[in-house]
Amino acid sequence: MKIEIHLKEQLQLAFRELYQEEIESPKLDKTRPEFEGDYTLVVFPYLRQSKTGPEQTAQNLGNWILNHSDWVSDFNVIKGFLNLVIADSYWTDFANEYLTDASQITHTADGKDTRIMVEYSSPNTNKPLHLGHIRNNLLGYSVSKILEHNGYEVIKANLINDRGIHICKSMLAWMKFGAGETPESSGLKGDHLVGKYYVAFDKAYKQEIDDLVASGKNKEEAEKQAPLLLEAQEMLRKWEAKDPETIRVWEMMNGWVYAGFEQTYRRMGVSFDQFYYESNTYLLGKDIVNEGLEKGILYQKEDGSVWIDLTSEKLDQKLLLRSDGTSVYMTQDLGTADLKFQEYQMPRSIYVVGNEQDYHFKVLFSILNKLERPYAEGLYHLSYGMVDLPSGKMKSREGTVVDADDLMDEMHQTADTITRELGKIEGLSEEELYSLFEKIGMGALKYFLLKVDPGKRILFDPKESIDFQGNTGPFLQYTFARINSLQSNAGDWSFGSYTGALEAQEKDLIRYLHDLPGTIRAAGKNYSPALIANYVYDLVKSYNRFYHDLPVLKEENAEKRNLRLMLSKATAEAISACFAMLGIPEVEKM
RNA sequence: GCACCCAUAGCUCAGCUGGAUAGAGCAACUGCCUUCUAAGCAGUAGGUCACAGGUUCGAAUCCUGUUGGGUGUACCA
Repeated sequence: MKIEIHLKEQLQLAFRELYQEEIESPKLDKTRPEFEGDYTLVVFPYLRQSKTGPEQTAQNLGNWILNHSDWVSDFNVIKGFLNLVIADSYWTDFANEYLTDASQITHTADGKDTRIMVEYSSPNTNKPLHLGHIRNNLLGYSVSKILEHNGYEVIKANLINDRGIHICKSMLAWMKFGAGETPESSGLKGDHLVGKYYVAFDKAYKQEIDDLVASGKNKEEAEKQAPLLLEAQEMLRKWEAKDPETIRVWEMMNGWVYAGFEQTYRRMGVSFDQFYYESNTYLLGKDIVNEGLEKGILYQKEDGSVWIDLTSEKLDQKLLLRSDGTSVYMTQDLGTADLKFQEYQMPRSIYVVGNEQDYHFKVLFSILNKLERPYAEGLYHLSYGMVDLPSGKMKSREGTVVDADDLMDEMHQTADTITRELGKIEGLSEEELYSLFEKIGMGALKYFLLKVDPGKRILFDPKESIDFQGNTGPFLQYTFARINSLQSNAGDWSFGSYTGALEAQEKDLIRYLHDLPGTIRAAGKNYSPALIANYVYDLVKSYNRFYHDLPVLKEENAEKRNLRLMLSKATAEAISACFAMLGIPEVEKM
């Protein structure tokens, strides 16, 4: 916080007085733990200004700053590194002022008055959610919460892909083979029931292709001529013509899926402020294409199809309207972008979509830029890596997916087993136990997925269960529960202020808490829950050392006892804020 | 073919705009529960940061090339 600004100003002043040189605000590093000090200046870049050797320069700067700043209590020089020691009084002042009410450090005002939309999840309604969707949902939700902690007004949006050929495939299979099966009659969750028919379609379709190939057709022809596919395409046409029976089945089956998704979302702990449905938006965007033609940004081929040429940006030529005048995915996305802006006038808009669509979003944003949309500058594709299995990519049609609901069940079950093994369940009712296992299981899963940098792919091995020890969600939850227990055993206490010396563990903990606002800011700027996850892990490690090495309740010096209780409380509040940003449930006792 | 992304310990990951001897967790091995929750703490061992050049006082980090892996490039969504 302000110490860094202060030190940078001091260093600039020092250069002015010592060397009559103006320098840019210097870069300060945290001093590595094996050296004494809090902040380090590397002096090599400044030798030209100082015109003396590195050690001498560091000595001079150190001496100057020691004489001019009350917050610097000592310094040492090792080679070209100037290590500055910050006085305990700075850290105790910080604790007295900010940690007594830690809500002061759990938010920033970076996004004050700025509205931002985060679109995430955006599922297809023909099959249940899998592990890849879980990553998307957790990322989108977490980024939303991080932005809220940075002061943004966030609109969480979900664009549901509820129409198209894939939906018709499920519908067709259900009509042919379903015998009127419903979620009620089958006992299956609605999205799983529909997914079952999506798989059934694919199986029957493949059989037809095989039969056609056996009768002498080549494979490509067979894929295009299989009767089931033709029927599905016919059904799509009927849907677009609003055929009542088709619409009825479509509404019914989508209804099943929504009920299933709703359950899964609730269990994951994610939510939305606005839903968009492609059945409402798929016709949008055509007038934008016309606008583009008028402005000369797009061009029309002889067959009537409309394209954009982005070869000058190292992108290709891209189709925006088919020769028969119907729209493609890109067309709808143009329309939906306008629609969102009309409704919310948000200057910034985030799309949480996997990196397989990097190209699509480059093109989309480029077009909107050329069309001079006022919101174009604020568009951002939060691209994340796929979740892969050891065997490779998950493929729903081939049954190699890790189902979201199944995985959550397994997490719950593992939490159950481990908790019972540890034998910490006395005095809890079955309901309380259920809720406890759920929190721990979800904590483990969410931390596992969110601690990885969004851009990187995640390898998930279903044979190895997600850990509950070490760098894991339950470890964080456990520390929170410990502090909780400490607080409830503490009796009455109050903290006014503290001015004495600090133990190393106390100071270390305060330094981590001191870093929280900067971390929240960085996580918001980079749209990265991983930064919060890594931070809270380091914080918790520091707290556990503190807790292990120093007595809190048993401390006899009342001032010290109150300080440590206050620091514990502040740590719990910091953890709580990080959990809120990651969507990890708090556990009071475990 | 072209474009984009990735490569760090046996495994899973950190390493901010270049800075000191590259850090955690898991797995392996050692200690620590008659004191506030041992899902914890402390320690040992484990590295040619894919490879080769280059820029720099200094490179896991920046540039170029090579290798290996992934993704995209449809009148699909």
